[in-house]
Amino acid sequence: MSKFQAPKGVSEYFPERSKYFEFVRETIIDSAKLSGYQLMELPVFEDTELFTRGVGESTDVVSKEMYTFEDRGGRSITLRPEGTAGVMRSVIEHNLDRGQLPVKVWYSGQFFRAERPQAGRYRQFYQVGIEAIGLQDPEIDAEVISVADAAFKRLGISDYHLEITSLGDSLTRERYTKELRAFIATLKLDETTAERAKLNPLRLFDDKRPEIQEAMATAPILMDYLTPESAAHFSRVKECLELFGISYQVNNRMVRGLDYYTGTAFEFVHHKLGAQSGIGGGGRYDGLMAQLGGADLSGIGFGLGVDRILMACEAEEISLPADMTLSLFIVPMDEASKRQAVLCARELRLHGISVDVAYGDRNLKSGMKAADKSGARFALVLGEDEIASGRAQLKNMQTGDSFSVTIRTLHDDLLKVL
RNA sequence: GUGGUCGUAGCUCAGCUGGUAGAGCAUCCGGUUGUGGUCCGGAAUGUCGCGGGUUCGAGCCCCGUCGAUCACCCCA
Repeated sequence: MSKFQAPKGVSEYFPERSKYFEFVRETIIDSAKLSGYQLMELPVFEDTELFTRGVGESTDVVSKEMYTFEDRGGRSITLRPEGTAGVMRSVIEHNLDRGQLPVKVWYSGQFFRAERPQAGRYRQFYQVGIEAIGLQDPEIDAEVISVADAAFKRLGISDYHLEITSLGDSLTRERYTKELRAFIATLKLDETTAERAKLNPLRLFDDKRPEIQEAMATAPILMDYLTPESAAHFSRVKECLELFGISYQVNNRMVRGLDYYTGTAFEFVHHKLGAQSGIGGGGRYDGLMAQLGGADLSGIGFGLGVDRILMACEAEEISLPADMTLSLFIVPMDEASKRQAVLCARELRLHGISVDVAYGDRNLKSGMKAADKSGARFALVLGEDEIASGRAQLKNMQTGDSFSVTIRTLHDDLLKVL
């Protein structure tokens, strides 16, 4: 046992699993790029106030899950618990909101929430997100959803479903919440439940206890309060999803944990992940940018949990490709040939060919074993004879066949067979 | 933050009602001269998560602590 352990609740990826993590992340990013989203590289910490104002003071995320500390200059700093607020801040700060619209960006990286760890829930987790800013078309809502869905499909994930709803504009929400509070006031609730309802009445819809479910069955539904514009927008989003062949279920009791959502909201739920089953979610946030001091632009985006999506792949027993395989493994026989081997490796690498060498004074047999385990496609033994003649046997590790090559021009031969 | 379960070699785990640790896989070496994958033989490896306590004696019991896990809560 080592003296140091990773901090509580962080996920770490190392070989062999890290290559699958990388593949999942890259597949999602690729999906975003295929729709014209461009990279936004952002800090992992921000001014605390960005989150209290952006995400909302009353949310659990802000009120009890943030990693907040004072830096040496006495500023209050917070490790980002989500991505959208930071994107908005950067867009506003660099005047992207006053330039060409829309702004379509993606980001990826670590996020932090001080929660009790659990399978699929970490204090530091990895997310890939996209944001489309400055568009109100319902088609962009469908595009954002489709970017996530396409990523899942390209990974081969199938045991999940999409839930969508419309939360309406802020005015609608206000009116509805009032009604809902009035309804809840008529219920007999225990203290903690009442307290939760006070903070966010929508939460009661999510309560797992049957008696609460029953009581909430007759509660007013937000969908009934939508303005004609919101309702029309929502049905066009749905039409577009149908056009794409993306199935969904409308969940008009969906609860989102961040205050800024308006209009379309959605969530992808996987069926084999236990309690933490959300693999991605997002929605529209039409007032957020103005609230943070930028132009009054609407926006929509999502965050996908890479850790959980990898878990979903594993739960579905999807065999993910190991993208990077070594092309060549060189086995030197002695000190003199080792120098030749490393030189040869360096030159091949300059030609863009991946090469590793059997370091560590191994004998031929263990050197070949190392070559085998490296997964390299070819192996090359270098010894006295080879150095003297300038020729060596290039061995195909899959077929076992080998053929003679000139060491000096190895890259030509390799490029031909790779 | 609350509650349940768990913590033994790199990995997966065994260890009977307390008597100072074992298997499989992986690793390393070898099976006569310079070519891996199978097979066979051999070797190395643990302060039994950490700290206290009970006991003649603790991996097994008690307390604490750290971590994991599952659920609540919340969400990616």
